Amino acid sequence: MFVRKFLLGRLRHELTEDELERLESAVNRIITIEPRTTLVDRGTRLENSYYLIEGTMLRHLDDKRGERQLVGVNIAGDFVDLHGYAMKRLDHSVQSLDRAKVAEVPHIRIKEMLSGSPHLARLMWFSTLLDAAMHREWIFRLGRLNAEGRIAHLISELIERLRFVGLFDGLNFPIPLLQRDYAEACGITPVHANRSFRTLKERGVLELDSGGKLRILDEAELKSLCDFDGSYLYGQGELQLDNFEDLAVNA
Amino acid sequence: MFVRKFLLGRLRHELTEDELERLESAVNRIITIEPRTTLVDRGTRLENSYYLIEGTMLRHLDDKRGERQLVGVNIAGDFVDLHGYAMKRLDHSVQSLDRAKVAEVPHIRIKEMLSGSPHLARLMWFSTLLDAAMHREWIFRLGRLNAEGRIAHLISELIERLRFVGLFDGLNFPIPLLQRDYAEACGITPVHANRSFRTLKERGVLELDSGGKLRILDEAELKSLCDFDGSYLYGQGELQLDNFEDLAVNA
DNA sequence: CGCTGCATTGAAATATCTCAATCAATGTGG
DNA sequence: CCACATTGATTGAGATATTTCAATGCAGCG
Repeated sequence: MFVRKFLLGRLRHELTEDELERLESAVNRIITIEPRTTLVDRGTRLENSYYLIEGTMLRHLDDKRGERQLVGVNIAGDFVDLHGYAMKRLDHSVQSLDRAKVAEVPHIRIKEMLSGSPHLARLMWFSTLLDAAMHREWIFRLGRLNAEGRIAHLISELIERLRFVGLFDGLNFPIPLLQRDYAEACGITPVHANRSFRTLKERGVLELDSGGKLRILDEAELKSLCDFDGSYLYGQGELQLDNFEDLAVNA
Repeated sequence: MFVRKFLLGRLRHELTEDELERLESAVNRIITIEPRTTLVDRGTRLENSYYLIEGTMLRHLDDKRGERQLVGVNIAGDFVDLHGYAMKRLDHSVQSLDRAKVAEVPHIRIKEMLSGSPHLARLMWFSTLLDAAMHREWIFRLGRLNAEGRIAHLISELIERLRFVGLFDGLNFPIPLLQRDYAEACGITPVHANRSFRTLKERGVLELDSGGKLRILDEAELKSLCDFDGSYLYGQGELQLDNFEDLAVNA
């Protein structure tokens, strides 16, 4: 049941079987996307949202000269454009990084789900709030950290998120971002990303091979390099959902 | 009726009198806050959310050394921490810039509103999605623009948002941000902010006097300096709410 | 009058970018 | 199997943007 990863690690009580059922049956079809393929284009009208079953998706804004700025990375268990349900057009584009598998959920079905299950409705809202919390941390990363810190911080975030859904083995980072992608996420040039990675490697923190194969050698050092504090991810730590279960819309 | 500014300029159909009534009656009390006073501290447990009636609030993250990174600026008509309703603890702090007036809305009342009016519920969700869209543009601003562009972009955004709620006269910018604040928002040092403002003044774009008194002399030039495209604000332009009215949760 | 908070300036240090070249791995067509 | 193109990684050197530090200016205010 591929929807099991939805908000996994973020909730005090996991989704009920009934809710998982509803979610999964809202799916229209499952699509496999080739690497580096655009799934949703900025500005186009949307009738569906997409839940990522497998693989990685990159969300980005483009400037006038076509330069990309990544604004988010999505992994299995994430909705990549749930806000498109309410906004109807995205202000940014979504593209696959690797070969990805997504579940297409028509907005009509989402509508049904929301009215049918207030609890699911709240969880969907919550999931967009998590996006916003991550955005804020990205702002912090770009505003306050240097190149090396930005890379370390990005990787640290992704490690934590991979852990939530059980996709990190402690060594091999399963998201094949290229140096170019790190550069586009961190607001630096690819050349400078390369130099920063070299430094990180020299410090014994990580190793990045061609093709985006990244190994995390010293996670503690990686996090301390950028003073990483993952509480904004609202996992089972300090800042958690807590009483979210109380917040019934129609309780 | 101070809630009239809520989402003003963003919706195809304005809130009904009944909805405005519900919103306003959810308010527990109105608080006046002195300048530079913290309203909500990162991490503390929340029982209320705050709607800004008058003045300006700054949302910020702090690093280990106490350096601030602004992640948002709120003006009249904004909820400053609506997401605190669902998250219970904020991942960032909220502080007044000037003397501000806020309406305190207990979460219990929000809960009632949500169950009582699906339409209001959707609007509240939408308002948090607008925050996220702005966050994304802030990421872009920090990642892709230089100091001058970042300042120009920030001011451009605020001008548009002030327009939505009828608070910009075309010349005098009513948000008394200091150079220090621009620096904290744009990820630059105050010294560099100062130099960037001088350049902007030399170009005849704007003038910033001591105490945050800013005059916009050439708005077109200001926006073209940073290729500003305000569609992410989801106003009455290209990217708009459109069929949002269809999206009834319990339609 | 003398704080105090903010703005402004200069000069040197540092971070990052730009441009241009090279390298290494991979895949393709002949 | 080779020649070649392609893609991403790496390096060097010089240019530019931004920071840092330290000093000065300036206005409101008790």
